[in-house]
Amino acid sequence: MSPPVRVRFCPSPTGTTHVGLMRTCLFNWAYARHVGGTFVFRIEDTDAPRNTEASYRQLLDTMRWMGFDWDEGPEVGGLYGPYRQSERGKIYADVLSRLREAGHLYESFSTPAEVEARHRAAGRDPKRGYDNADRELSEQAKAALRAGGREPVLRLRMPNEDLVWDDVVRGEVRVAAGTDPDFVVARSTGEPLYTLVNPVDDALMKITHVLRGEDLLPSTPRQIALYRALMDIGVADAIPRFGHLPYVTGEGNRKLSKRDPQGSFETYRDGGFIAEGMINYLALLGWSIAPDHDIFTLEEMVAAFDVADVNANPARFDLRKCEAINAAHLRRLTGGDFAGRLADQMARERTKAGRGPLSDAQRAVVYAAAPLIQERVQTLAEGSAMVEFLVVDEAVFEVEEKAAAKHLGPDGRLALTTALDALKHAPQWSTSAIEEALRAALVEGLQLKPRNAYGPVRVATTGRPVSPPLFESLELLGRERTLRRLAAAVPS
RNA sequence: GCCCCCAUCGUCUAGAGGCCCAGGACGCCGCCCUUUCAAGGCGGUAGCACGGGUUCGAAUCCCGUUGGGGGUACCA
Repeated sequence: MSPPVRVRFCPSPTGTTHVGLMRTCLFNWAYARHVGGTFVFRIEDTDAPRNTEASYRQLLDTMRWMGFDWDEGPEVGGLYGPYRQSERGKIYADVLSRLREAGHLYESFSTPAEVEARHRAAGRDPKRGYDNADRELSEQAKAALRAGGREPVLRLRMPNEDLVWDDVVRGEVRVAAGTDPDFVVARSTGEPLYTLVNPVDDALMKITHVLRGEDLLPSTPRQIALYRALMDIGVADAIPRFGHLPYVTGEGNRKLSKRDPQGSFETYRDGGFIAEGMINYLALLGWSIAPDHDIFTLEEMVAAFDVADVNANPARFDLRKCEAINAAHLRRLTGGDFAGRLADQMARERTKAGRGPLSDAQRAVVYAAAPLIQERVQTLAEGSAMVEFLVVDEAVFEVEEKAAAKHLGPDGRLALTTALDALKHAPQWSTSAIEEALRAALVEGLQLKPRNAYGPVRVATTGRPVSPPLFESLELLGRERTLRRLAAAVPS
């Protein structure tokens, strides 16, 4: 019987979260939940200068926003903590010394320039990488180097045999003996490197499945070699299964990077995408739930997800499809839920813009308007823009220039003045009364086509050529503001 | 240079030898509905990179070519 599944997500808190990283997290999390395993969250912050506390906070916040709870990790603890590598220095120092004692590590003094010079002298490709030249340095030679002021790095002795593994998503991968040179596991200062720390923690935390980005595939042979050494000294029980998830690419098939604005996860959250939508879309990048549909919930994904079904080819991030999926999830929300999220989105936007929060009255208006737009928008930000005319301060309300040019020119004058008069005398201020008054005056009275009749009214009152349904919008706007905006829009 | 990965509509994918002259979704194009925009309904557009094998039979297996991507740090 195989041991219970333990997977991990181990980002380093540098810069902003990107979409490829969250996709990796989703697949790990969903797999753990699918098999009833354990999801470990670990922070890889050994490269101190590049890590920031802000980035760390954001990572946790984003995980929670997405609904990815962790069974072990920062703030929740666990049997194998601490879960921030910056707090595990002692552990690494200990492993390092045991590895050294057992002869798996050796001190290396060569500089890159010296290695390259040796390659050239021997007529080899100078770009070949380290040549393992320091493997058998005598104690005297090392002492001499030290006397010259040099401090060595520590390298792992690579085995002289092919390294093979059965990749969960790619099948058997084989790398010939001698392909990878002995690699550095600790700086000359003694600080451990990612190359050591990542497998050591996976071993210590009993990780059974390493599911990570394709970019790490070439480092797998080195990790397997390290794992063997760790097993030899009793730190590791077994070599985990590896599974390399395909890249998420952007324009031009390039791997999406953190710097790429399209790759920044926060951009989507700020832009009014909801977690349900992002999860669904991210899951589609390399996986599918069924041949005939692709809208699903996290729960449905968990029930169906197996890493073995992930396919190996890179996936391009397509904003259009992401929006469409998000829209589908927006429509699935209950009315109250949608309204609440819309109001929150607007509040966030206002805070960001340095304006005050939404008042209770404004919030109530947003709730009333929400049902009118729920199936008309793809993102909450779009929804926010669509109902903004209802909460905007009258002093700063303005009509979009392009819309004004198109609908509020001389041709719109008659429609506007007629509508103004009709609405001034509408018997009551309800959707149906408004509709009746406008239809009688504009469509029947002036014989205008609905398009030409309502266009100018819409633009004058909402400020935009696209809005929620007009009569409902005007009811929510109120007679006073409606009349004022219509009057202000009449061309002079 | 060397090593590795990948290859089905524009994009994401279904397809694990006959069910496929290849199915779904997004996009795009028509039409219906319609006060704008959506949603919804109906219809359409478009693909197995190429060349060899294996097989009665290949999108599916093997080899090669081409193309794309990644790795090759005292970063992670």
